[in-house]
Amino acid sequence: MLLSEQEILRRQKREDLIKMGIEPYPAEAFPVNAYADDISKNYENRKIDYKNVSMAGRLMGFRIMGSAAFAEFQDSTGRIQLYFRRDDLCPGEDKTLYNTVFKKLLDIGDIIGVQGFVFTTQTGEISVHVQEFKLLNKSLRPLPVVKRDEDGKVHDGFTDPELRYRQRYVDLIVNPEVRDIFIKRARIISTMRSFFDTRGWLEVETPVLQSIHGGAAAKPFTTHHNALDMGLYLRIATELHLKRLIVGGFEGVYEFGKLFRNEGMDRTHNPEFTTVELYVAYQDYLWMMQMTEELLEKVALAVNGTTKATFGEVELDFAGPYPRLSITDAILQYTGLNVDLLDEAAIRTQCREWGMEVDDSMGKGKLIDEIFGEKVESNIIQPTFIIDHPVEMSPLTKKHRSKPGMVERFELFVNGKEIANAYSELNDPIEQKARFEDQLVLKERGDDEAMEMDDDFIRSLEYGMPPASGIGIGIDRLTMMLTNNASIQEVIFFPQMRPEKKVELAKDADYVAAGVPAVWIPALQKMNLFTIEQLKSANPNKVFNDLGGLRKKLKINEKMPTLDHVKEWIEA
RNA sequence: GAUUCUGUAGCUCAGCUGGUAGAGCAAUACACUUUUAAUGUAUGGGUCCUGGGUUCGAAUCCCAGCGGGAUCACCA
Repeated sequence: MLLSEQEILRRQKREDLIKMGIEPYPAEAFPVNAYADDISKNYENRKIDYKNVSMAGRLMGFRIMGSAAFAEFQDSTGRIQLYFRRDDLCPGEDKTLYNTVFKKLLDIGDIIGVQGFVFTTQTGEISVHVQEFKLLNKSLRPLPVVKRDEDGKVHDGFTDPELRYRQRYVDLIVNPEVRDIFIKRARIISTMRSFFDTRGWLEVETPVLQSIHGGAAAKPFTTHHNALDMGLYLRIATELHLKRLIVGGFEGVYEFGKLFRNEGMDRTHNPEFTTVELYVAYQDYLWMMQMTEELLEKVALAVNGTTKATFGEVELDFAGPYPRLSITDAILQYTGLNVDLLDEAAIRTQCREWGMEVDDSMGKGKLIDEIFGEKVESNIIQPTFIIDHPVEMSPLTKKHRSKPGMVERFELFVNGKEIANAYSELNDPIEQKARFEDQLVLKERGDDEAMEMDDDFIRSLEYGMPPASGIGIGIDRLTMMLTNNASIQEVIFFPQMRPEKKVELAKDADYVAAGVPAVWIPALQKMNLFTIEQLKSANPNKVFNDLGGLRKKLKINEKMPTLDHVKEWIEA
């Protein structure tokens, strides 16, 4: 591995510490009794409680002036300033602990434990006067140093999205607002969970690996089970298993979990994403809309302390009730087209006039869905229920009680994006089987998103599923809305990325096998001799000469090899 | 998948019509006992994403590839 100057230096400091008898990675626990956030909030009112604090965290910056120094210290709750004074740390003649260990051998990024007392500096900054400190972890890579001035303006930001997503740990260390996103995400989930639990609904888990994929129109990932020697899919929805549990007699079941869809990736799609699906017996989609309003209002309050959420330029309000608009009324409202009065051919003609790509295989329902997606969706900003979809697009949904050709379904749109999808669940096994068969026709026509026949699911319906309503909510997208992030990658810790390309390097053992002592390997790599082939074709005199210079540059404390030795590496 | 922008020091970025690289922060050394984007002085640090091509000469121009961002299409 090639090391930068700063990495080499830190490795040397690690060695120096060990030589001084200081363990850079101690095994024993370090007791903590105070946190940065608590101190800055409560010190002024409860000064006597902070006479002897013990804290652990990461060093984030130094301001050293001779025999006194300030350091930025960051624990799991935030930052606080530490004050170090030489003669407090080293009361006797030996000032090594301050002059060498603290000033020379500690770096930004090192994790330390400190003991001391809280005080306020002359400039009014609440600080910890350190009386003892202990190294808990020597950090070998330099962190990006992000500076913020008094107005919170960032000066040297760690901003490259690629680096931030690939090394989220670094992102989390230096960008506190990133932590907040994920704390809010966790709060969204925990608020929902307690909302469901207090109503007596059961949290369950269903298989991720499935031999039949169903419950949504999507392309699945495939995998293979060796012992059974069979192909399996990663689930694209949890719906069909959760409904089996309603058949089994639970009144309400819900599952938070990952779904996997083998489709495009962009700022609103990650191949694996999190949803919660909830099914409640003896309810219908009208009830579910009320439940959704109540739930999201609670979630928004729990996350931001208000039902309002700023997203980019707009202010969203999650306080219910939300407007309910049938899909056909929505189209009428936003395009002036009354699809109820038109037949399939007329609608198709209109679509072509708008320049939409439609083909003759699309029925009226599909065309309505297309128009909605093309002309309406992006206009719906405030939370709005779009209800009563065409039956063709909803193979698992109960027929509408009064509108022929439609189903009892709603999608919740916020800021032009669907964040929830719900229906009165279809529980007529004969009709469900017919709907699956319609899907099979689509699949044969080449629709790779069409659902498969799920005989066991049909069998369960034949035993009888109570009338029920179900909903799926996209947790990632909801988090985006509530944390003002336009990119899904910002709300997923480790978004999917192509793997990093590895530089092709000979292994250390390869160099050693060629006769090169291990200490000289970094120097050879510095000369761009990364493979044994490159080494063999090098000029020994030049390598020998360069070695002399690099020995000093890389601070290699080893006697120079002779020219003959170097020739042996290359010519042997 | 298409279009477009982009890849230079540990981080953030300059680098003109081609002459083998600069700044700030970080690092190293020295000074400094209440600083706070600490300061001052000095020093070191680069496979200019990779591979070809044009050229006496390429970070720069051309081609191809790889990574990433944005926009569009499809899915949530």
